[in-house]
Amino acid sequence: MLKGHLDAIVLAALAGEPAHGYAIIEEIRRRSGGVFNLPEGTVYPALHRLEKAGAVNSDWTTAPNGRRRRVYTLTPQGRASLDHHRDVWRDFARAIDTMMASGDPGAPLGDGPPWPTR
Amino acid sequence: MLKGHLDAIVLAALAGEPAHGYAIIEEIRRRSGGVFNLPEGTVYPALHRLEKAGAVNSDWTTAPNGRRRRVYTLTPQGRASLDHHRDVWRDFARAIDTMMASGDPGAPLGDGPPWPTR
DNA sequence: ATCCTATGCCTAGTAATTCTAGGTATGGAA
DNA sequence: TTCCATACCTAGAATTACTAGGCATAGGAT
Repeated sequence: MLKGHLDAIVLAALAGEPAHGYAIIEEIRRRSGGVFNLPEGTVYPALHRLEKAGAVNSDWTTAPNGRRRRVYTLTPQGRASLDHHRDVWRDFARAIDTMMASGDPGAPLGDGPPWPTR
Repeated sequence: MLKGHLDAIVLAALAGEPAHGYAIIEEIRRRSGGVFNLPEGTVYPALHRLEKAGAVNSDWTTAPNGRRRRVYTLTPQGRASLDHHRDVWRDFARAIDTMMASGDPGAPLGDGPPWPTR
């Protein structure tokens, strides 16, 4: 379950350098430490959607081994979108962290700001 | 958008003390700093679902002002569920943090563990 | 030679989740 | 007496990601 952050994750995976779909899936699995093991049926439609929205471009290429690959590149607009997603994520994560922290058996209540000061 | 963490949020809101639905909504808005402003159509069905699942109990009470309220209490099972949600959240958040951090314009690449050591 | 696995792409339909939009009812303030 | 906040509820829509299939080729194993 990607919980609404699929676009952010895919864009983040492309932030370093262009990559083709299959490689993106592996990159996400690797970077997330195995937490995100996305099926192709999740990622490919997402890439098509992102391209339609102008966040990525794609080019068909032929790999050294002779296979056809569709390589996706982040557009400036896509990078801006990623930045936005980052902001949204920070707010979201902080909000959940706060919710989770309050009522934590190990956490004293009512002292200081409820945010974990990370 | 709750992004699949609705149950966790509602359970967390009840971790401190029992509360009725309307109060839970306000508590969530307050604790999240306004990030989560959940409509009743989201929270009430969630509470019913959680009760069916045995995570909360409910009792009809009459408030000092004479209004009928349904007060929800976390069950031991609900508390265990909350603990589980907390673990899931930590893994999830760390994975996204890592994804977001890589390729961050301000972040040097390839040094140290990719996790923000919080 | 043939099979199997990994690579590499794709889509239609389904399942799960949350929101929209409506409904009901009462207390207290303007 | 009218309006707003409180307080509960539900059916259906919208969004999102996944399941389950399909197609094709390279390279290693049998």
